Amino acid sequence: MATIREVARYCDVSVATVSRVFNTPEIVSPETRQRIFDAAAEIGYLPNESARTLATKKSNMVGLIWDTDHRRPGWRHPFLQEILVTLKTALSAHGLHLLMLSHREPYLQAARRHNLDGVVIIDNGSQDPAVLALADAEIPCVALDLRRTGPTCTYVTSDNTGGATLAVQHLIDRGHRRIASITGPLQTAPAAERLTGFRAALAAAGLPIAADHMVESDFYLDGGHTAMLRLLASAPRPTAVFAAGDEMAIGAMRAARQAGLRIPDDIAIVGFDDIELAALVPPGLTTVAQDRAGFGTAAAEALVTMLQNAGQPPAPTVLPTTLIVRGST
Amino acid sequence: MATIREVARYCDVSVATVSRVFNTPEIVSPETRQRIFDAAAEIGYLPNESARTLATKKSNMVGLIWDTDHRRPGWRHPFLQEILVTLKTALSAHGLHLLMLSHREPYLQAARRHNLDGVVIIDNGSQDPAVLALADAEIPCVALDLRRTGPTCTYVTSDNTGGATLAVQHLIDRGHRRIASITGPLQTAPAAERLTGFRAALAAAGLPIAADHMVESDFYLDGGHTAMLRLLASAPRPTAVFAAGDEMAIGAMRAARQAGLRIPDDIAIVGFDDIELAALVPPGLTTVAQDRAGFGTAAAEALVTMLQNAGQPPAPTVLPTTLIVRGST
DNA sequence: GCGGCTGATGTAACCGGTTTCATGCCGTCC
DNA sequence: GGACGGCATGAAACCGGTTACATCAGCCGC
Repeated sequence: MATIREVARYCDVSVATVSRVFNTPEIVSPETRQRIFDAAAEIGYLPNESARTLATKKSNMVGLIWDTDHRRPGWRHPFLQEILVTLKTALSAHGLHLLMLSHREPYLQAARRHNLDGVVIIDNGSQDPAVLALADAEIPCVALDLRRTGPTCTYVTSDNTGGATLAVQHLIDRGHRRIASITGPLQTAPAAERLTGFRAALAAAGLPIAADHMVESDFYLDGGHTAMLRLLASAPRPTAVFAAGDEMAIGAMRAARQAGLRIPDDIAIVGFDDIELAALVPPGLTTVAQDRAGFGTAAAEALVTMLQNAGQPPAPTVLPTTLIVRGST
Repeated sequence: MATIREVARYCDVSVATVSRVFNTPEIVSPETRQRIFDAAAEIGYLPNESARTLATKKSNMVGLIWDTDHRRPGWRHPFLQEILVTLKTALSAHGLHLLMLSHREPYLQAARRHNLDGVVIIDNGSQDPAVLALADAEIPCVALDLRRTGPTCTYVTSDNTGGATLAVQHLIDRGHRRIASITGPLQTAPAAERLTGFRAALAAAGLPIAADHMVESDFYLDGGHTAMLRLLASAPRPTAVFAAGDEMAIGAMRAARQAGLRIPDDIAIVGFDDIELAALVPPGLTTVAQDRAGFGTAAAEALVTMLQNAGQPPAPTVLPTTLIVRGST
């Protein structure tokens, strides 16, 4: 690999000038600039990122944390792939790369060792202290689905409360009065917020909430199934169920069908997330869609803003949610 | 951030000794080692990775390339997430981090600039020249689902041919004689190999292949739907269909159902991949499962092998596939 | 008693960039 | 015609590590 000194020698200029050509080209004379530029292309010179990082203390890399909860190795984000793609695309437009951090080392430590410019956290509500330490440190970070702010920390999340309200309101509009809920793990922010929305909608309509019509589950298919069995055992039975995640909703649908109930006639079901499956499973799952692409782009924007003006972090982004009505209600 | 010189001064030793404590601890006397180690912990010293990389030319980072085809931004790998998780876990066990490369810059160039130790390629058959350049360069790389070898390049793939043979053999065993195929884009290796397996199974059974019973599609749901419509329009109609991907298979099932056909009585369908959906969509999709976790771990192992002994790259890994029989056949 | 070996540590060059500060040149203004 | 300002460039320190080589003490064998 050619070095900056070779280019300098080749062009009979100093290394400083070569460096300037690649960093502040406007301050070097057009002829010199062109000459150096051509020479660099000819001998295949590429600036060494490690050396640049060492000198500038900026690595142009941002850390990515997503599997923060080692207790649940199979944890799946409903649209992680979209987030990664959009995030990567948006960041690379600013010349930033994504470094996936492993939890074998404290995140903060890894971030410092690598001179990371910032960090993006995709949390699942595990309250991992290693993650929280990051949010409190000096390093710019933006959290997804984790409402955490700080002097260098902001977040992006969906309007979970509003979405849930929308869903439940829809059930009420359909004439339902006994509406149950299957929530996700309540220590996670999205689950808690969706429950809040559920409550708000019922309260606004003056409807009661039966204690045995609220069951906490785990966002997974089997969990939804089990939860539904419990709901079906209650008396009087709910006529509609709001499941705070589509996987759970689909599990619940199976349980209902196995119990001989027709959907939506005997029991209506609405989910949350609008996963691919929701449109495919008969009779189609009414659900609340999130702005999938919005997460990545908003996170990248927020991060870039923080990197440019080191002052206050930008305000949190709350992405809108929309109700998608299908056959299950 | 504390530097190595501060630790050295603090302990009244030379920086060389401190460096040795972190790299070759066995050659420094136990007392000194412990003293330095304690001091480092006390003043919060962390070795700067950029400086280490600069000096050693090893970055402990491996590049990850997956969206090689910019023409299909929404490209989805059926189990990208599993691959990422397992790959990351396996690599971090060796102290390696994963850097996601963007296609805004030639991959090879980015790899050199960052002193990447190696690269993992998740290809979708795009034949991207930037990817191929990587495989031909001096940098260790392992390709997934792309049969590419070289002096520093090996690959990991599923036994697509064998899996397809398994699937078609299964249809033949069920008594089918007119078996059609819906393939993926044939320029991708998995699609081509699955077609080979399809042909091999029919040939072994002495069955003919009708030209209008082989349609090329795109691995997506709608593509499978369209392909099935064409198959249903042929005469005589096939009694069974091998779709080279589950999404296509599910699209095909819908088309069949919409045409009033019963599955599996009127037409049998078998897919490939065993995506989550396969078990959920009634009556359950018979399919060929791949070793999802195997990709990541095998890739990591192959890469680490290449990093350790710089000689010949390890032989390619071909992961076994297994048939999973469900209601659709 | 001395040469030589071994093990622990220090010295200093080096990795490949960036950036401060100095220098020299030229045109301008009075 | 000389002071001055601005522009292009160069010299050299610096970023924070690694490592080849030198040094030195202590021990061994003869």
